[in-house]
Amino acid sequence: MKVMAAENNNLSLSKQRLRLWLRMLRASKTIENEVRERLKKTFDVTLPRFDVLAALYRHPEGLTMTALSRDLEVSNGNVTGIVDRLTKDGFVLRVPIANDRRATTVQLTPKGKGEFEIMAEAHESWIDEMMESLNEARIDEMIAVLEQLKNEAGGVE
Amino acid sequence: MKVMAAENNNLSLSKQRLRLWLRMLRASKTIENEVRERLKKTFDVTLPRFDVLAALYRHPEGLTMTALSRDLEVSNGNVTGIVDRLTKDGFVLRVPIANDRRATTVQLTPKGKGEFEIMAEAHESWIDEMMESLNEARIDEMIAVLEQLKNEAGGVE
DNA sequence: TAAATTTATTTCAAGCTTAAAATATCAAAG
DNA sequence: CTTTGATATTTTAAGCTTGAAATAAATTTA
Repeated sequence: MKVMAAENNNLSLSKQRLRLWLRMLRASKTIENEVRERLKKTFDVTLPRFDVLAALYRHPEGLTMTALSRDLEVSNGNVTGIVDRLTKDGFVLRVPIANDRRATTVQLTPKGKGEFEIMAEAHESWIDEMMESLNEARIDEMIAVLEQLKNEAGGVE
Repeated sequence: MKVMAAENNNLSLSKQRLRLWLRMLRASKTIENEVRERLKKTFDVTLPRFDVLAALYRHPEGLTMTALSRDLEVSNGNVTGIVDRLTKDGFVLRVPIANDRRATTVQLTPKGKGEFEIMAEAHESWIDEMMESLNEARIDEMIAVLEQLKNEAGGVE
C-alpha cells in the first residue's frame, strides 16, 4: 500500500517535472524568438552572431575556439563558421597563440566591441521589458533554482 | 535624489532580469543538449522530429501545417521539411481536408504513435532524473512564473 | 461575378547546427 | 629521437531554421 502510494506520488511528480520542462522550453523559445526578430530588424544581426560577440565581450583577453564552443554550449564546428563570417565582416579577429600553433584566440575588433555595446544596451532593455512583471525576490528565487537545475542536468561529474 | 535612487534601482533590476534570462537560456540549453544526445543515441531520432511527433500525439485528430508551426513556434517552411522526412519514414501522414483544398492535416501513423510512446516514456524519465532536486512546491512556483513570462514576452495583444 | 485581399502551404537562398572524420600540433613515454 | 596518445581546429554531409518569395485556394468586396 505504501509502495503503491509512493509510486503514484513519483509518477505524478515526474509528470509535473516534465510539465515544468515544457513550460520552460516554451518561455525560452518565445523570448528567444522575440530577441532574434528584434536583433534582425534593428541591427541586421543574427542571434548566433550576437551570442558569439557577447561571449567575447565578457572575455576581452580573447577566447580560443574550444573555449568559445564550451561557453556557448555548441559544437566546435559550429563556432568555426560563425567566427569565419564575423571575421569577414570585421567584427572579430583570429589571433595566433605564441606557444601553441594549433590554437588561436578570437577577439573583438574595436568595431565589433563598439557595435556590440550598442546592441547589448538595446538587448538589455528588451529583456527588461519582457520580464517587467518579475520583482527582485522572484528573480533571485528563479536564478537559484535554475543554477541548481543546470548543475544537475549538465553532469558536473 | 529620489529620481536618482529610482534610476539606480531600475538599472540594477534590469541587469538582474538580464542575468535571469541568461541563466534560463543556459539551463534550457544544457537540458536540451542532453535530451538531443540521448534521443539520438537511444532512438536515432532528432529533437525536431521528436517535437513534431509530440505535438501530433497531443492532437490525435491531427494538425494543419500552420497549427503545427504555431504550436512549435517555428517557421512554416521549417515544418514542411520535417514533416516531409517524417512522412518518408512512415511516422506521419498528410491527410487532405474536405472543405479546403489549401490545407492538409498531419497525423501520426500507428507506427509513429507506437514509436513515440516508447520515446516519450524514456524522455519523461530523463527529465525526471535531470530535475530530481525539484519538489512539487518549487515546480508549481516555477511554472507560475514561466507562464506569466511567456504571456508577457509573447505579446498576447 | 470579377478583382482584391487573405490564408495555407511550399520553395528558395543563406545561414545555423550537429556528429564524425580529417588535419595539424603538442606532450609524454619508451 | 620517435612513436603514441591527447588536444585544437577545420571540414564534411545531412539536417534544421529563418525570412521572403512564389503558388494556390478561399474569402471579401465592389
